[in-house]
Amino acid sequence: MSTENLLRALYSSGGLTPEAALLFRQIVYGHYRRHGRTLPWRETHDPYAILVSEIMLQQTQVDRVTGKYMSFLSAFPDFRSLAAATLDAVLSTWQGLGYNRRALNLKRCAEAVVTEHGGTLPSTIAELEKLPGIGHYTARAVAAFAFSVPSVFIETNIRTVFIHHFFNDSEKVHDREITPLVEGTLDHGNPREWYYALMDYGAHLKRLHGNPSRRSAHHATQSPFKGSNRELRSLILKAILDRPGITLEEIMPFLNKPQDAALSNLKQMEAEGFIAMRKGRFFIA
DNA sequence: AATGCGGGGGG
DNA sequence: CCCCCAGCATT
Repeated sequence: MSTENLLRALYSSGGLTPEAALLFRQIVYGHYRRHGRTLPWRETHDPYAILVSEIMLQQTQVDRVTGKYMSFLSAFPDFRSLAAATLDAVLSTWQGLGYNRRALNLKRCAEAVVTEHGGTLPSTIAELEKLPGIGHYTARAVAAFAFSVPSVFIETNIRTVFIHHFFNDSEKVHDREITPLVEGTLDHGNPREWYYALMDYGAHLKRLHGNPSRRSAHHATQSPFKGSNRELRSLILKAILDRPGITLEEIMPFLNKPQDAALSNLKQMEAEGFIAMRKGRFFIA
């Protein structure tokens, strides 16, 4: 019997016994020893650098972040430099990563860390979660990776691992069913390494079997990017980054949508804090 | 619970 | 073409 089937047999007959938990950890750590990834944000314990990586990795693949991570840290090496930087510089450096509001919120987060926490990132989940751009997952991940807190969290790779091993015949698996298993198998002695191993193993399983996360209750297919409002916003932002002080008429040739759509997005992006409009001209805020 | 939010690489 | 990605904020 394969190790995989042995684990399923143990779990289906007795639930998450100490034996099942031990076997599961051996499978995950076994893969990590042979195929664990070496990634730049795993070489540091600096909470700032780890936070930057976590924000960049939100809904963004590892391969794309590795190309941008170092240059961002070179430009903005700590909370104070990011807080003092212009939004223009931050958004320019962010280009290519997508979801620009992450950059906006990361800068606001740095400002809050400087003004409210003396330039030092708080280490508790509750304090982390209050900061802009840091949600349920990121607060717990940063706590584990930067402060070795044995927190309990789920993201797409972790979800993949637990669905594959413990919900192989189920559909619409909810995270609240997975959470107790994450907690029950967690390596409290080394949460940082444990979650690295879990994520690497999940990424591996996803290539092996066709994305088990599709059987999550939280899975949703998103609307196409081409022709979307997301695309329009990205083109507008690029135009203003490229030509500060540009007018609406000058922006239009870069877009493939009517002028009223452009204007309503400009107003929306102003309300969100991306841009400012003065005398018919648009600037980064 | 459902949407909107960027952008690129791989099948 | 379709797929997904170390999610968050808002409704």
